[in-house]
Amino acid sequence: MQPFTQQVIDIIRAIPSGKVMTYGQIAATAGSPRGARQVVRILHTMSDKHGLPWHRVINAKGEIAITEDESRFLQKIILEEEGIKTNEAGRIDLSVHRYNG
DNA sequence: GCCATGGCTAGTA
DNA sequence: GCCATGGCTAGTA
Repeated sequence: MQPFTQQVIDIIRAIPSGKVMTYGQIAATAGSPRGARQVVRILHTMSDKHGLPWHRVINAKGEIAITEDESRFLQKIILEEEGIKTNEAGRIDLSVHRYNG
Protein backbone atom coordinates (compact mmCIF):
# COMPACT_ATOMS: atom_id res chain seq x y z
CA MET A 1 0.00 0.00 0.00
CA GLN A 2 1.35 3.38 -1.02
CA PRO A 3 1.65 6.29 1.46
CA PHE A 4 -0.89 8.35 -0.44
CA THR A 5 -3.40 5.53 -0.34
CA GLN A 6 -2.86 5.03 3.38
CA GLN A 7 -3.28 8.76 4.00
CA VAL A 8 -6.53 8.83 2.09
CA ILE A 9 -7.86 5.88 4.04
CA ASP A 10 -6.95 7.52 7.36
CA ILE A 11 -8.56 10.80 6.34
CA ILE A 12 -11.82 9.16 5.26
CA ARG A 13 -11.93 7.14 8.46
CA ALA A 14 -11.74 10.35 10.49
CA ILE A 15 -14.83 11.96 8.96
CA PRO A 16 -17.41 12.05 11.76
CA SER A 17 -21.07 11.21 11.42
CA GLY A 18 -23.06 14.18 10.20
CA LYS A 19 -20.14 15.52 8.18
CA VAL A 20 -18.88 15.06 4.61
CA MET A 21 -15.70 15.76 2.64
CA THR A 22 -15.20 16.15 -1.11
CA TYR A 23 -12.94 13.96 -3.27
CA GLY A 24 -10.67 16.87 -4.07
CA GLN A 25 -10.52 18.01 -0.48
CA ILE A 26 -9.42 14.57 0.67
CA ALA A 27 -6.79 14.38 -2.08
CA ALA A 28 -5.44 17.81 -1.16
CA THR A 29 -5.34 16.92 2.55
CA ALA A 30 -3.39 13.77 1.63
CA GLY A 31 -0.87 15.99 -0.16
CA SER A 32 -2.01 15.62 -3.76
CA PRO A 33 -4.31 18.48 -4.80
CA ARG A 34 -4.90 16.93 -8.24
CA GLY A 35 -5.52 13.46 -6.95
CA ALA A 36 -9.31 13.52 -6.65
CA ARG A 37 -9.75 10.59 -8.99
CA GLN A 38 -7.45 8.45 -6.94
CA VAL A 39 -9.75 9.03 -4.01
CA VAL A 40 -12.55 7.69 -6.19
CA ARG A 41 -10.56 4.61 -7.05
CA ILE A 42 -9.58 3.99 -3.44
CA LEU A 43 -13.20 4.22 -2.34
CA HIS A 44 -14.14 1.86 -5.11
CA THR A 45 -11.60 -0.82 -4.31
CA MET A 46 -11.07 -0.47 -0.57
CA SER A 47 -14.31 0.65 1.07
CA ASP A 48 -15.45 -2.84 2.00
CA LYS A 49 -12.14 -4.22 3.15
CA HIS A 50 -11.29 -1.23 5.32
CA GLY A 51 -14.79 -0.45 6.52
CA LEU A 52 -14.64 3.10 5.23
CA PRO A 53 -17.53 5.54 5.68
CA TRP A 54 -17.70 5.86 1.88
CA HIS A 55 -21.07 7.56 2.06
CA ARG A 56 -19.47 10.66 3.63
CA VAL A 57 -17.62 11.54 0.45
CA ILE A 58 -19.32 13.71 -2.19
CA ASN A 59 -18.22 15.91 -5.09
CA ALA A 60 -17.24 19.57 -5.01
CA LYS A 61 -20.72 20.71 -6.02
CA GLY A 62 -22.22 19.05 -2.97
CA GLU A 63 -23.75 16.23 -4.99
CA ILE A 64 -23.78 12.49 -4.50
CA ALA A 65 -21.49 11.35 -7.29
CA ILE A 66 -22.09 7.60 -7.39
CA THR A 67 -23.37 6.46 -10.76
CA GLU A 68 -24.72 3.07 -9.79
CA ASP A 69 -28.40 3.44 -8.82
CA GLU A 70 -28.61 1.15 -5.84
CA SER A 71 -25.53 2.50 -4.08
CA ARG A 72 -26.52 6.02 -4.94
CA PHE A 73 -29.85 5.60 -3.24
CA LEU A 74 -28.21 3.89 -0.27
CA GLN A 75 -25.82 6.80 0.17
CA LYS A 76 -28.69 9.27 0.29
CA ILE A 77 -30.51 7.18 2.89
CA ILE A 78 -27.48 6.74 5.14
CA LEU A 79 -26.67 10.43 4.98
CA GLU A 80 -30.22 11.30 5.94
CA GLU A 81 -29.94 8.97 8.93
CA GLU A 82 -26.86 10.94 9.94
CA GLY A 83 -28.80 14.20 9.70
CA ILE A 84 -27.63 15.34 6.28
CA LYS A 85 -30.36 16.24 3.82
CA THR A 86 -30.16 16.90 0.13
CA ASN A 87 -32.15 19.85 -1.20
CA GLU A 88 -34.54 19.93 -4.17
CA ALA A 89 -31.59 20.12 -6.53
CA GLY A 90 -30.00 17.05 -4.99
CA ARG A 91 -27.34 19.13 -3.28
CA ILE A 92 -25.89 18.96 0.20
CA ASP A 93 -25.02 22.26 1.88
CA LEU A 94 -21.24 22.13 2.16
CA SER A 95 -21.13 25.34 4.17
CA VAL A 96 -22.95 23.45 6.91
CA HIS A 97 -21.73 19.88 6.57
CA ARG A 98 -18.19 20.07 5.28
CA TYR A 99 -15.63 18.52 7.60
CA ASN A 100 -12.30 20.31 7.55
CA GLY A 101 -9.92 17.42 7.96
C1' DG B 1 -6.64 1.89 -18.76
C1' DC B 2 -9.49 3.18 -14.93
C1' DC B 3 -12.39 6.63 -12.59
C1' DA B 4 -18.21 8.01 -7.65
C1' DT B 5 -13.36 14.75 -10.27
C1' DG B 6 -12.97 19.56 -10.87
C1' DG B 7 -12.58 23.81 -12.87
C1' DC B 8 -13.10 26.62 -16.74
C1' DT B 9 -15.60 28.26 -20.79
C1' DA B 10 -19.05 28.59 -24.36
C1' DG B 11 -23.55 29.26 -24.97
C1' DT B 12 -28.27 30.41 -23.49
C1' DA B 13 -31.88 33.46 -21.26
C1' DG C 1 -20.18 20.18 -21.72
C1' DC C 2 -15.41 19.49 -22.28
C1' DC C 3 -11.00 17.62 -21.21
C1' DA C 4 -6.50 17.56 -18.39
C1' DT C 5 -5.34 15.15 -14.49
C1' DG C 6 -2.58 11.19 -11.65
C1' DG C 7 -1.77 7.31 -8.54
C1' DC C 8 -2.59 2.82 -8.87
C1' DT C 9 -3.91 -1.96 -10.48
C1' DA C 10 -5.16 -5.70 -13.60
C1' DG C 11 -3.38 -8.05 -16.93
C1' DT C 12 0.20 -9.39 -20.14
C1' DA C 13 5.13 -10.99 -21.26
